[in-house]
Amino acid sequence: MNTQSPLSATESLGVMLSLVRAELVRSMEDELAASGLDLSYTQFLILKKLAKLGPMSASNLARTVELDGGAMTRQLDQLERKDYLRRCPHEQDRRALRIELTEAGAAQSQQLTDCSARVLEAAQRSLSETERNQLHDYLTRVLHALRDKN
Amino acid sequence: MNTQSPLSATESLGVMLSLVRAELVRSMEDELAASGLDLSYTQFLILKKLAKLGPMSASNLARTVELDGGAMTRQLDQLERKDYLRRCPHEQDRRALRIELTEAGAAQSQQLTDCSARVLEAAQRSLSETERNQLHDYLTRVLHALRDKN
DNA sequence: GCCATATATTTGCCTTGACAAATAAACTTA
DNA sequence: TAAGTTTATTTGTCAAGGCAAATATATGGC
Repeated sequence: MNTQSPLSATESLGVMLSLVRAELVRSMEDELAASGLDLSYTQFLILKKLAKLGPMSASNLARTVELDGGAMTRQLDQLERKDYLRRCPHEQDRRALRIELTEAGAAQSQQLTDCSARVLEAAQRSLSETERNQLHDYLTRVLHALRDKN
Repeated sequence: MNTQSPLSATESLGVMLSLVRAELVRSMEDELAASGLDLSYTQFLILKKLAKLGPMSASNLARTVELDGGAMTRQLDQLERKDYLRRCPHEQDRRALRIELTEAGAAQSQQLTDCSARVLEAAQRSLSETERNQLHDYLTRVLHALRDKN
């Protein structure tokens, strides 16, 4: 199922967000696969954050990508098995881990960035620079409106 | 987990979409619960479509709310158990079902509309009418760009 | 130092949705 | 009209994420 529907003239915001997000995730995973990377969208986000921000604890990483802590544990299991990252002991906190990229993981950080850039560019290709900024701005404002109830 | 993170200055489009959608779904479900309706977001969408478009087949409904056919079967099971809808035989097509609201289901259609309106209004309260239209337009254009690959 | 509380990680349980296979019925076409 | 193809519904299987409980450790107040 999940055949493309013609999409009625005015879908509500919630539906639009779901559709766009789902399509973006699919495109991203296709692009990753096409680049020879065996990564889910979530795993892509995790590696990208690590590459950008450097080693950090698992819970920190979970907060950064807005993922549940339990789900993070399991994603880390997979990424460790694929040898993209390592769990090291945390220097200051013996409860925590220091998650760091392996050499193999670091080696692909450029590819991740490239995939991401290509997909985002394709997705927004009909939007001008100004419109892209507006889109981002509007989404940010909606998010804040929802979080700061009232 | 899933504590609110401060949300860095420029999250990528994919992340923003996920965040906004998740928050919108949560708000919607809170609002439904506050109105005494025991419905998930998906169930809300199904009932709302039925109320708006009238009886239709399950697969039609699935396409309309962009839900997998198998998932639809199970949601219909739940909604039927809650006595919000009925599976009737389809007049012209013996393979298909005619899904229709029960009296109880129809009685709540106004509440669904109200909940939805309140949440959408709250979510977009900082956007002008023009901006809301732009947001919708941009999302539509991004969706088309992703679907019509290149 | 001791206790209460908060945080980090892991694990189990549950629900959801995607995907695929099975079955039944409709449609196409030769 | 018979064969092949498409569509509708259901069910099984799977991976993912949320939530809660368990365990270990840190932290703050006394």
